[in-house]
Amino acid sequence: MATRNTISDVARAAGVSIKTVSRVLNKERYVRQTTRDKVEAAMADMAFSPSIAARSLAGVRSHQIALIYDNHSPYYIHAIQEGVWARCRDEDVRMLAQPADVSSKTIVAEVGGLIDETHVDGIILSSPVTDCAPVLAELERRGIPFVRISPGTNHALTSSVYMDDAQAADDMTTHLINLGHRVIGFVVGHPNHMASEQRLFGYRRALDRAGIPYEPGLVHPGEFDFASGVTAAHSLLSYPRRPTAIFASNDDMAAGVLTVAHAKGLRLPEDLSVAGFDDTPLAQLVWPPLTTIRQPTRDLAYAAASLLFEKVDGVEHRRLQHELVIRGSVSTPTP
Amino acid sequence: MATRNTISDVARAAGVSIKTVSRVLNKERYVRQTTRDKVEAAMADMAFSPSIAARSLAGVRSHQIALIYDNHSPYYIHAIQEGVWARCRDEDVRMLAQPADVSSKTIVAEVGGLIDETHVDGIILSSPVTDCAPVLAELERRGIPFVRISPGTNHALTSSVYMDDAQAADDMTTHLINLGHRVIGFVVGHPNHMASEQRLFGYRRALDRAGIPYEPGLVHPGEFDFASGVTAAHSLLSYPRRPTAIFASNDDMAAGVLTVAHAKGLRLPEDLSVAGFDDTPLAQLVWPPLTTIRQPTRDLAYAAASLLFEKVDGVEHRRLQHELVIRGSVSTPTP
DNA sequence: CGGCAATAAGACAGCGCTGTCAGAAAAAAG
DNA sequence: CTTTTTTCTGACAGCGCTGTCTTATTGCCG
Repeated sequence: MATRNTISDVARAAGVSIKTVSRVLNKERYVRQTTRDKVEAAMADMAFSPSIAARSLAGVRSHQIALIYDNHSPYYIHAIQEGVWARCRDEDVRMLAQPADVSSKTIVAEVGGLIDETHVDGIILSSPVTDCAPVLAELERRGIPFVRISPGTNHALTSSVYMDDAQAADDMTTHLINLGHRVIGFVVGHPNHMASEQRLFGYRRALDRAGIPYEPGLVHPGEFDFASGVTAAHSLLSYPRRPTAIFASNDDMAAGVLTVAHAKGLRLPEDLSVAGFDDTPLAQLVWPPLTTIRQPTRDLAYAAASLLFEKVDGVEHRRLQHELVIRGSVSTPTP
Repeated sequence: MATRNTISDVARAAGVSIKTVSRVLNKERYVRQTTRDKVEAAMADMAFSPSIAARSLAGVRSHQIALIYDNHSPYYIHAIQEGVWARCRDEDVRMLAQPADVSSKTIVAEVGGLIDETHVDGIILSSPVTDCAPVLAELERRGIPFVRISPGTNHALTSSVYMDDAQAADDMTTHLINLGHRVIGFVVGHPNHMASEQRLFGYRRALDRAGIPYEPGLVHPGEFDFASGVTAAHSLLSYPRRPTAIFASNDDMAAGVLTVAHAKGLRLPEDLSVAGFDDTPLAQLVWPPLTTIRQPTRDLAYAAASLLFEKVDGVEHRRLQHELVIRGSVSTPTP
């Protein structure tokens, strides 16, 4: 087993000192172009990749960042990972994907341990870790840069990227109203996620604006999973003023509503319009395909990483645009 | 910003040498219990976490392994990550999740770079990277331990964990035959994935055993995604000998078949039985819920990591059991 | 109770880089 | 030309650990 290539090897091959190789590696100034070329040729020649361990130990940067997330849908996490990953790749930085459990008592110790063990240069938090106060406090205390993706609270505190959940829910509700729906059920999201509140707020705002009175019986709690969509649908569809449309706070729950509607023998979308939120691939894997809100999840993650790398002074927020995606699960109500 | 805690700090607090702290950290022999307790108390006291960078650099282990995967379904990747992660956590080892692109010409360089940069102690390959010959050769060349999850080729080469895809497809096909189906369509998986071949093989074996002649027109290629399920369904449902059941090589494609069937106004499962494979959450998010094969994905990943840590001499293979999951999308055919 | 193994703990070099400082070469200014 | 400034390159310490070697200390035997 051949021993590892080091910058000493590169230095020898290029006929320069190891410090010069280091300079090339870190794109520092004050290296003559011809020298730079020589070194880069030598590195390419021996397929040299510098040890992150040595760089972390010797220098002030580790060339690694961490992405911390909790139980969200696999699709969501996948999109987030992919977005952060893509941006890290541009920057020649490694991404450490780190699951966490916001309800665990040891979460602060785990995040702290992660930072100590890996020397990460920065952190990206995904919902619901974005709103885990002890974690935020710990990161502040350590003074490590971090960016939050779609945080629900303390918007002023730190940099973040987000979309306007309230406006999106408002858009969808308005869309339903414009089609003629007046009795619109709503399935709320998981109480841990701040977005849930925002979406409910948008639903109510749209009703208000249209002069439709808010009816608590038409709003059912949920937990962002299929099962709670099923439960909610059973409840909503047996409500005396039966809704002609149900707007679920995410696609999984909307799929649950669809399933119940099918089971009850309703024709879709004639007898019941169903709207989702997120535009996960699932939205097109159900029948009828879901009218939903496209969340720019991957782009949010990409933007979050950008924000981290740009190291803007102070706090910056970037809003990305959502999109109303119209498919077959919503139509005008039939009287 | 407080400076990092090191083993020197721990050593001072516990009144021992740094080497003794190192011994405790690495659970080495020859440390008196009372000493060990003292050191552990000191570590807990100052919430000490050792620097992976320093350990990698100084020692022969890095306490990190990498998981390399390519474009599989988010659900699959999520389950794999979660399984490997869980096992790593038991072992106090960090998992580096690394996407890759098997069709890229630079994949070998990327894997090599990963190893050089991170000093990982071992690697877990997930399909289809499991069957990327250049990568396998590079890993062999470097002599780095690795385990493959559900490899399609060269079973003898290295340790792996797997399930019997052929047997599973055979089981499903036999199930359909036992219910009375005689004209059974089959949607093949992505040609990159060796499992696709295995599943097709199992389908044919079951037909053979039942004395049903194989009919190429009933077999349609696919790519493991929803869209190819749709395409396949259109083709199969307009075949002269129209199938009474369609068995798709994964759930996403089965969902595509369901959608087409709905669109054609077929009653499900009376007019058409549809079977999937994998038992992703999607299987229960469609109507009717899919009869499918449960792949023990997470457990495969967990077992793969175990195999890596156990460092068995030579090659070992572990087979995990699949399960036929019966739901509403399959019934007896109506004449 | 001497003698020898087994057990326990420490001293110290060095892993592969980067930060700091110092010195040489080239360019600009006088 | 010499002096000053700017650009370029190298020597060397040290980051936080582990491997190796050495030096106690203990237990157990006859």
